[in-house]
Amino acid sequence: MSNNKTLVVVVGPTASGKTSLAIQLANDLNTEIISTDSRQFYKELQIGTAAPTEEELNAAKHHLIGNLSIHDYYNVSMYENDALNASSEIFKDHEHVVAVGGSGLYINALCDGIDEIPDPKPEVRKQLAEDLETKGLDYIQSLLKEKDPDFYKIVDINNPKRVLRALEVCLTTGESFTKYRVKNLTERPFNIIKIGLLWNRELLVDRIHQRVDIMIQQGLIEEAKAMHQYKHLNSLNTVGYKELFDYFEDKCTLEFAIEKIKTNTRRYAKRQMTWFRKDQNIVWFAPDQYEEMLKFVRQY
RNA sequence: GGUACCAUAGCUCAGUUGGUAGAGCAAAGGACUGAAAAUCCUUGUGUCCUUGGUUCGAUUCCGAGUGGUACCA
Repeated sequence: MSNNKTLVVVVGPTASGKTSLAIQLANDLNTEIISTDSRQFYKELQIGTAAPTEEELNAAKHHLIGNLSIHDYYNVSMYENDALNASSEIFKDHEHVVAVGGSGLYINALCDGIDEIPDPKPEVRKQLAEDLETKGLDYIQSLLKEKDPDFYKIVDINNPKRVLRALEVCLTTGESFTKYRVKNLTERPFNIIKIGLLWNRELLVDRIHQRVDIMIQQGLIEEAKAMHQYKHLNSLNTVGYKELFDYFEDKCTLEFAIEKIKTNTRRYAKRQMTWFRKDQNIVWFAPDQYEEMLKFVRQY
């Protein structure tokens, strides 16, 4: 498909400098930014998610940043919808859209689409969570074996989230999860190019540690404290918050909690790289190669 | 200065009744289509502080040295 509209996806691990790169690109391409970050949606979580600052938000128009509350239910499918709507709005009078963020699943949803699967009934989801709690993983595994033997064979069977997800679809629809999980890729009405920020591991680790220290200085503890009462929400199962909750509950010292944030951030960065390495469409650049990146992007 | 205890993986430590060693954490690799900053899987060779002795064989026992910790002066 030939097209003069292009989505420029900026990827990289956390703390790699994606936010400022995206702003530069958006300015040089005279366009706007869509977030692909599954935590910066939440308006209550700013410091801990390294969301763009007010200054950064003024430097380029951002979409899907701070557009949700931690209390909102949200998922990838809703995101796909929101992100496509935002991009088609921007494409109306721009040649490019810049997408930036570190959530691989959400990036894939925007670029390739995801299968249409009916939403699970809340009571089904609730019952399954209870079954897992009271009857154990063995039980829900055997239930999946019965409801969807094909998926049972290939699923990451020790991963409760995967097993529950498949089951909630089976029990809601009365059909197998496999039936819905066809993995059809969707062709988008725009070109997609992906550029990645490739850091030397040790340098990135230094940046992560420094950024955590800065977040603390900026008031992460206060921000997390205000969120403490909502710790059960999924949106708060987030690095930078959950560790501080332990500190608030006297389960560890502040120093320990901060170290733990650093460790968990390092591990998050590692998982992101595992995801991105698999994506052959990403063109990688060293962090200081801005001119090269811009030149590359301008070919499209 | 004296006495006691300790020295094993990046860290905290276990262990070998003498046959060259293993947990947790960290780290590395990976999976992942509606909770994804989530969730899950795999991976442990290291002068067992140095040196002399005993022994077929010492990381293990004995001596000395070095370093650390505690107590006594």
